[in-house]
Amino acid sequence: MELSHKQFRKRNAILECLRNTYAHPSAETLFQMLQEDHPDISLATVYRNLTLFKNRGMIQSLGTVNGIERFDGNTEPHVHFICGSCGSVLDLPELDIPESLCSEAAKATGGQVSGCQLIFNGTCRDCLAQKERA
Amino acid sequence: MELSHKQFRKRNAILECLRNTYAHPSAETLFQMLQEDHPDISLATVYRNLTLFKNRGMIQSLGTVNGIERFDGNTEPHVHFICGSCGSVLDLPELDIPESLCSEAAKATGGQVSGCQLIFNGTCRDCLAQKERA
DNA sequence: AAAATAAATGAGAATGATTCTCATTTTGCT
DNA sequence: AGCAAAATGAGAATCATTCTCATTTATTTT
Repeated sequence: MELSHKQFRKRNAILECLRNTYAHPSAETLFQMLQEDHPDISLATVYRNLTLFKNRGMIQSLGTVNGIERFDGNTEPHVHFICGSCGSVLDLPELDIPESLCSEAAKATGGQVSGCQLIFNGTCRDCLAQKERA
Repeated sequence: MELSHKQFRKRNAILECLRNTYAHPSAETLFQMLQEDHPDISLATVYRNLTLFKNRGMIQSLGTVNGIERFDGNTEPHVHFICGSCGSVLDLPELDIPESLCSEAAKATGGQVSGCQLIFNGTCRDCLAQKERA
């Protein structure tokens, strides 16, 4: 039952690539990032495996930015900032979502809470500077 | 420069319909909700005006649930719960996003924070009960 | 109040991200 | 090696959303 080193070569490449970036890429962007080292991976496979990882809780989806889904290889709960101008997604590791909120949420719904997302919207530093220049 | 009562009849109907529901509907659902009183409004107009309202900050988008964008006529910051099973979106008015988080976020990004969203994911009470029955 | 201009809309076509199909390839097991 | 199951590539299909443009409705001007 030993695993060959070949097992899930492409699948693992996709997961590793996502885990090694802070860019919170889309499927298409991830596909392009993979081109250099794995030009034989097709876009469909990227989509397929992202869906698989998502269903297994191995990655998280950040929802869509400008109609395109974005992914995060970091499943630890952490806060995000989305720039409405350039569409970039940034981590805000300095911030914490209070534990109390999660337990309150579970109580309030009467259902089962599996996770949460805190997302700030606005204009990132770069886009702000660019606007001031103009 | 007096406004006639006819001005923006359809536009206002769409906005009112969204403001009078807690269902956080999609464009399509809103379109169906409007059918009874305004069967002459086209789907394109619903989409068009939702985009307009969104750009003007008159409504907010909750992002997509199962690939479909959902809207909220309530622009006051409040917490949401999304059921991954049935796709329903609920308000959690009991919960508050601490003010401190928002100012921290502004500081952390170095950019400009215009808003935030706190969304809990899980299984709603109804879907939970349904699963237990099975 | 009509003419002229501007804004909003309906209907359906176009777009584009994502998913699906199916033939082929790769992998795991005996 | 041989077989069954899983994964993949390529491109077609799907479907939410946006766009086009002709028509309607509202506003301003004369």
